Amino acid sequence: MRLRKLEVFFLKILDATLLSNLPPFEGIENQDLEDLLSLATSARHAKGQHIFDQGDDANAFFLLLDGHVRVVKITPHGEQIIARYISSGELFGIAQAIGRDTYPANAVAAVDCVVLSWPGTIWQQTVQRYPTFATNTYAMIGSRLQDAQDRIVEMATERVEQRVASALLKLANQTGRKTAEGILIDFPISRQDISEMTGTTLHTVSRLLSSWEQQGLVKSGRQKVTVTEGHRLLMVASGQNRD
Amino acid sequence: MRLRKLEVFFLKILDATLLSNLPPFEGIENQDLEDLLSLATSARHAKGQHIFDQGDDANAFFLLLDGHVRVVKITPHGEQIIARYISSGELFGIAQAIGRDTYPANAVAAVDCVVLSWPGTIWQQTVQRYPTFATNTYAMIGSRLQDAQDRIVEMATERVEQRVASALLKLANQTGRKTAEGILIDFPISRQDISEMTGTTLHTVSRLLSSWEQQGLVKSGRQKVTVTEGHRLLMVASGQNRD
DNA sequence: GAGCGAGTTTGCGTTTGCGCAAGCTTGAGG
DNA sequence: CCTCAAGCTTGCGCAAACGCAAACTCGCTC
Repeated sequence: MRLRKLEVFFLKILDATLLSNLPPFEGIENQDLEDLLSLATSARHAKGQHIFDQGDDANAFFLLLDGHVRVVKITPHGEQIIARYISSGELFGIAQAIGRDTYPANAVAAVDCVVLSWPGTIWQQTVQRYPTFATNTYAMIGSRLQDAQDRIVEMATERVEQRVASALLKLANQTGRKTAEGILIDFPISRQDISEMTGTTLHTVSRLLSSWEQQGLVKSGRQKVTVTEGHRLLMVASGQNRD
Repeated sequence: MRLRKLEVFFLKILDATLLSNLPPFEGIENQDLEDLLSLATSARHAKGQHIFDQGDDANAFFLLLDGHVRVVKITPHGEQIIARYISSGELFGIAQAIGRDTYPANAVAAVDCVVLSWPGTIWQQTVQRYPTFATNTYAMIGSRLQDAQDRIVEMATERVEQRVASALLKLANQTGRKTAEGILIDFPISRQDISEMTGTTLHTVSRLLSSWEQQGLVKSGRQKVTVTEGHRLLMVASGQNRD
């Protein structure tokens, strides 16, 4: 059961059509994609496995073909902060692009994953040879910078309640799957995970979810959250629910 | 008095040597620098003047020749957050580089400034023509992404006291000037500014500075902070000052 | 050199959210 | 089907930091 999704992938032939529809590779010729693909290695990572760790030599960059990857920073005191979730089709671990030679965070498979990787050494020649790839990639880094700045503003100005609501909405939009009850976040996520995304404690998240469940905004269970009333949750996120 | 620094600059001839020592332009031929310079416009901005505003069409990118620029984000509720300070020699407002067509923040002259600007339209051709410029620039964006991520971690895990101490140390390192009493932050900075960098209130910053002044870690006055005991302040920043 | 206003200090009450502790639930694996 | 540990809930007390208010101080301008 756990492996079904993976098997589907290994029945597929790894060919150019696999990449051609993904944003980073938009606008690149099929022949070039074949060439790129011939340099890549594919790998499966079981849920929980570390694809790379903070501080490791950055000798590869990655494309997530299937699954979800959690990007986690560790503080000197051992606390964890979730920097972002990677969805399928996204590049990650592109330390080369930003002039680093070690990875700045851990990448952990949130579910079983299929990942392509390229040797870091080909980064330079790749961006030079495919300008659209370079443009796409740098635009993506730009939007991650944006995200990060927005999150700083959020952390600086909003209360925990609002931040948790925003985080759930973002996840629901990004990776939500429509169900009978609402929008289900499509991978296992614990109270602890949510607290590490929002800079709070699992206790506070638990309390908030309980209270929202009573009010009918969400349904949640063990490592599972469904947003049932997005608009009302949005009001919480924007602070319009105060008396 | 206020204009003395500026005048020095306008006595200088704008020539390639002006750029050649700045990190973004490292490794570019003198002739190429002359060409670049011929496309640039120079301007003075008085203290407090807005060089561009959040949401404006991004039709230029900038190089700070002299002075200090504050990059400020405004929230929907009207609160301000200082994203960073730009020191002389740094590029800023490079929305093009990250695929944006409006500026994501305000840029305000923290003191009288001298600024070069180029039309945004030449960004693409510039990065293509000068690969080292592209590399330098993207490495810089990468380090800003890093900074932002680090700040998120800081906001999520550290108390106000630690964040304020870190912010002061960062400013002192970045733009500090050695004086008889210690390291003076080299531009006017108010309690309010510091609070907008650290996600707190001017009251709390004032209380912290008062207490640190009593303990001899800093000296501070109206829009002025001198770090006198960097190592002890560093202990505060890392949380080692608790009983 | 007098007056003004921006910037700063400080006290006090209040709120938010944390820390700790104890008990409960659930689902995966044997 | 049973077990058990990982994940979740909840109560209680407490500390950090905010919000508000009032007073003060310094440096700039006229």
